[in-house]
Amino acid sequence: MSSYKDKKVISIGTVNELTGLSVRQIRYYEERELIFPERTKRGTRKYSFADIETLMKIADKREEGVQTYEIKRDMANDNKDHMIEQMLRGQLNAHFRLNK
Amino acid sequence: MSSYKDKKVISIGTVNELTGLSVRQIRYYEERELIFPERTKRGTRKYSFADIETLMKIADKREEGVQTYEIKRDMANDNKDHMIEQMLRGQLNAHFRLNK
DNA sequence: CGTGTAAGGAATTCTGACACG
DNA sequence: CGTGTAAGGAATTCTGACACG
Repeated sequence: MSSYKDKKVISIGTVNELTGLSVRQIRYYEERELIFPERTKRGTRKYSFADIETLMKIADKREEGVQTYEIKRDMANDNKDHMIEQMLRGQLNAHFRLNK
Repeated sequence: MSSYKDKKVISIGTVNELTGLSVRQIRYYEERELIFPERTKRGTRKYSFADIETLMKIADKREEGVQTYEIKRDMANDNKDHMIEQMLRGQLNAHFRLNK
């Protein structure tokens, strides 16, 4: 389930190259709690490929003029939707033994 | 086929943390042509998760006392085996239309 | 609100070399 | 052969702040 995609190993300069977003923007989106990089002992931010995909989506939304707090709200809702779906799926499977 | 696993985005310090190998060792294995990191414009080495797995294997071999040129030879052979298998599989499939 | 920039410091990475073995 | 280390320079990253709007 968690693999390379979620390992936080990419430094901010590389994220800048991969996403085209400025270092300032990347740090700002963290300040607004849209992304959550890890920190090395020294304090350097480390990002995952999943973070990079999130940043790409954020970039798109921003281009459409969507504000950061709205993006954050939407992402939270998307997450809820996903969790609810997972729980329902689990309940259904438990009930009908669809899996295994 | 190529995805996150092969993207060269990890700097040598992080590779050190992930593999336990010293920075000196990581650079040396490149000198011996066991691994091939990419370089950023500035010259910084960038590694993929695949490189990290290769380095882990190298570390195991080295612990067994295997020398770098032997490791290199073995890796080349493993690659040949893999290519031959792929070609045979392709020929067989073309002949018997096993796929799609 | 979102992003640019100059500021100063601390840690990273690079190469070539000497050392030991 | 494989790895450690000190050396000097160049680029990275960090934070807090001022700027514009």
